[in-house]
Amino acid sequence: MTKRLGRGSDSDSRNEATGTGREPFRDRSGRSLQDYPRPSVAVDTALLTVGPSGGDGTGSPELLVLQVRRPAGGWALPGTFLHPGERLIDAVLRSLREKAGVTGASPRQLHVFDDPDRDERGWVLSVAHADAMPLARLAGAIDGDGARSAPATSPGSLPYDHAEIVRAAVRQLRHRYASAPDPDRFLGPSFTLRELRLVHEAVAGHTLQKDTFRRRMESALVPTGRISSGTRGRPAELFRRARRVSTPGGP
Amino acid sequence: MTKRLGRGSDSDSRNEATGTGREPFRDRSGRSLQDYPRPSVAVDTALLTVGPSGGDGTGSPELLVLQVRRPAGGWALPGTFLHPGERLIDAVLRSLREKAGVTGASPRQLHVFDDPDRDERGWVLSVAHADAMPLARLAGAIDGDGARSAPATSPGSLPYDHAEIVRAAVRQLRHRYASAPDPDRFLGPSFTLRELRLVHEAVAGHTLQKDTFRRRMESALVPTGRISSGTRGRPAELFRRARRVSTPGGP
DNA sequence: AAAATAGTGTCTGTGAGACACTATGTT
DNA sequence: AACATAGTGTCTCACAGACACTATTTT
Repeated sequence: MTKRLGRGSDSDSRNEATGTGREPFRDRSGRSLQDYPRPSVAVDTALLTVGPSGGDGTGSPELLVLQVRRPAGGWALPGTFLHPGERLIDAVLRSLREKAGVTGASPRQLHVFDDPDRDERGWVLSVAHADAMPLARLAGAIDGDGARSAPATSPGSLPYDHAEIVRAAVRQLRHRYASAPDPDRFLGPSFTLRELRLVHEAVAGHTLQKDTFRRRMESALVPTGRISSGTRGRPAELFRRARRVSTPGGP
Repeated sequence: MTKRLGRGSDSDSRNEATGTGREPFRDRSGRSLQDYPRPSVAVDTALLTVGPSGGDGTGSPELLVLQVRRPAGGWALPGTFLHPGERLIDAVLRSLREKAGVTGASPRQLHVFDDPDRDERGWVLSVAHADAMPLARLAGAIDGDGARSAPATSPGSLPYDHAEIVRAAVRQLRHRYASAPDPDRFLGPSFTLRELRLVHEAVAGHTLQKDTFRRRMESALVPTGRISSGTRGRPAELFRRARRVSTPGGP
């Protein structure tokens, strides 16, 4: 193996992406950065929520993913191209606002899809994002005909890597819900342990034992004095999320 | 809040980044994708390893990160610009090969850094990557003067977001080492439990109890019949990593 | 002999999982 | 009364953490 240290021997004399030179970048042929082909960069977002399963609204809550109608027909995750000078997160917020009327999201990056042939229109990288919010904040959009929610575990036919994005978003959501009570606030400020458990079952994709679940969550909950009413069976105490679970030295 | 469903009202009529139209993309002003400004895309990689601490080589192993010399002076993580039609992972492999003579890495994406002002040379996104490999595979590069290894928890002065990349890489490595014996093969095919523990201590950044560590790792190890020799104290049995820990239904 | 390392026995505490039981409301 | 739900008691199992002890080699 030939050792090649320091400056590379091809026309790319760059040493790190963050850039350090105050001087305008020129390679040995005198061309600047602007003379090389660059990819378009897009963002796509899997926005998850929980809502009643099926069309009847009777069953247990279910994990759903927001989809928007494509001009070409069919459905896809909301996305857009990154505009000049724009942050990725702002492009995501813009796509959610303009395509689905959704505001106030806090999307997180998932993965960059970079197959040069993944988009027929040209060289397009896509930075996948994920977020979750209560169904009520999507209801306005879904009532129209430009957006819908579909079961996240069987999202129907999605183009290209969108199904993979949804899977990664679900995986991340499950990881977050494994250690905290409803961190994405699908429920309001106070709730019974049954309501909390049904939400966590929707996220986990399977049922949870009520006694184990209660004992695991109780340390992260604060009892309000109040009692639920209007339901079948014995009324239950209402809880709210604890301010902060003390994790000294945590990230 | 104004509901805006379906097609957005600005010039960006794109509905998802993956692209579905067979027709060349044109917006309402008739411009194609090629007419919009696009960012340069770079990759930067934190390549971690474990090696003797300090210059003397006497102490316990320590977590190290590969750095390359910058033309402007100082040190940085290896990186390069993404070439047309190239995959991100291939750009990473190319930068490691040309800047540090390292081959055979399996980098994973960490995060996209997207501050429009992070690089004085222009609009540059950087996709941070991380990987780890045994020190022996870096030794050739580090022997030269174009590359060095530095303690990963105090990597010296690194430009821009490189320190953040190293922190994220260390976090990811610790998470992986918490559940498996030396998954990145810093050690050879067989090793004593002491050697394994010292490597895991280097990754974790603190000492581990030998009895607890042994009992936790034993289920993922297979005893070879052989016994270590040439060390102080009682010789120890040599183990190798188990083929696969059975995790039925796992990802 | 002293030091260094390998390997094991044992106790304690925590927490998940499972089963069963009591308590209190609605229909 | 029947049913649905809330909440708790209790047992078992697994495992981490900690301490102590024995075993075997080098120096």
